Amino acid sequence: MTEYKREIALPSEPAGGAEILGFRPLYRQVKDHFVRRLVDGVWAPGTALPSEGQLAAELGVSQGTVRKALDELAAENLLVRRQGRGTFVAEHDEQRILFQFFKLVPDDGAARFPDSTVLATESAEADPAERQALALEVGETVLRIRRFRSLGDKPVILETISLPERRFPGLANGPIPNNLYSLFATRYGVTVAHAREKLKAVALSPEEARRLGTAAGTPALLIDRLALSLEGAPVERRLSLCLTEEAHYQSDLR
Amino acid sequence: MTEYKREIALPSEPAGGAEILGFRPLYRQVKDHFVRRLVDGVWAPGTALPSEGQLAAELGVSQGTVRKALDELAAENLLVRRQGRGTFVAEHDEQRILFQFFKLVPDDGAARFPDSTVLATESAEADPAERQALALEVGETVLRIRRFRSLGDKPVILETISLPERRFPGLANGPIPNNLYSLFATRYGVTVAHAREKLKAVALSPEEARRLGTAAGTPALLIDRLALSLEGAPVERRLSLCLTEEAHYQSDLR
DNA sequence: TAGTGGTCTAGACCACACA
DNA sequence: GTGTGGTCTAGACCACTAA
Repeated sequence: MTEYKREIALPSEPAGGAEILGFRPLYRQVKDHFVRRLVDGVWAPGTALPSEGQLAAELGVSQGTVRKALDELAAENLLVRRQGRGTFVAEHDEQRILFQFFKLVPDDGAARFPDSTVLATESAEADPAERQALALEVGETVLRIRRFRSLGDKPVILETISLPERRFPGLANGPIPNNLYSLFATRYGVTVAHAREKLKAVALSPEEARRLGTAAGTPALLIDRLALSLEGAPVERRLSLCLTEEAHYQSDLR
Repeated sequence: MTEYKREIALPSEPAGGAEILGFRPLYRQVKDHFVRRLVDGVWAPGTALPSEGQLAAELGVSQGTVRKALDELAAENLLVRRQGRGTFVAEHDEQRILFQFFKLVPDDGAARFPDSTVLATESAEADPAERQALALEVGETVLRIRRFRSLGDKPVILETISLPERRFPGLANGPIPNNLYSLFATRYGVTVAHAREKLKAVALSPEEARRLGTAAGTPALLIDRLALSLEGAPVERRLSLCLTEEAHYQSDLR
């Protein structure tokens, strides 16, 4: 193991790949290998990884190289490292979602996980916007979930979720849980790794206003979210209309 | 240098500090020391730092420890590292602002740095909201700048900037540049390191609508930004009203 | 060719959690 | 006490940049 520019022996590392892609450091290969294990469900959410030393021995690299790969995955919120305890696969529990994916917080008080009430679900052919967002072919179907969500008593969010039916067969058969991403992970092995949101200010239609218990024309925050899997594939599109009289969208620029 | 739990010899590192604050690793002390140099302007924006080896020798620590400190500062966008060239202090050029602080992008095309037209400036006693945001005492004054900004031809942002006059004396005497943060850095030695934004959807007042060339009641995105310095002190409060018919606020959740 | 940051290794020791 | 991640070191070599 004195050779520097090399590839570790793994099925996902075709020889010569480094030549095509340019220089690819060892810790990155190790990292990609670990991502593969996450994608394939070899390492399931909540479980503990082998120790750094074990992983290093297994792959034939130094502990420092394993460490760098694990550190990056932890920085991406895919793993959680706890000194003295071990390294764990991140779960989509409410705490993580609140921290990572839910940016609408009450003007006073702290962030809370909102309750959900499903209004309707339907299966339909994807419209052009859905096809574009979810990278679907013409004719493919989506499952649409329409629900409102409340912080405290008041409904503050009205959202329409579009899911590629091919990826989530039979999802509408059972009840729709409040925490969808957790369901994606446990039932379909799909991990939502990150998301892209586009925000606009819009006026509520009469129907939307009625659902949210307010007046038509009220300004609302429209959040167009595209959730991406570990592999970077689009998994969910979510249009959320949010009332912002007593809450705001928090964004930290670092 | 075999002792582990220790403090490097620096004026900013009072002996016993580690006891009060709990364990504080060496690389963190080194990092804080570097931040001090940035705050004090010893390392000015755009300049090159000494090499890792030089810094390590100077501080009496290993190169790896210096490296870890520099890596974290680079991750926070305070430094820029370039292989083969060196490590540089980040500047507030338009590219960085666009990337780090300006999240309103056209629905088509890519992000652009918007032009600005100053409508008015005034010096006044801080109102309660300004005092709260900027941590000012009763009676302290702020400089308010009101301007609109355009992407292409159309005015899309109407914003009111509040600055603590004590920190930026004489700012209103000269012309107000488009890129304020660059001015803060070069003329006042104040680096805006990050910012917190709170977004709401609101309806435009008749006056606001007139300024933006649209109808009263039009929904707009209200961005309430608080910019923080390297030390974490509030430096600027900015209220921006944004038209989002042809643009959106982009937020990436990782 | 010289100098810089980037990677990799091996080994020691520290802080922390848990049984 | 044992095992985990976290820190620190020293040294070698690689990749990149510019003179």
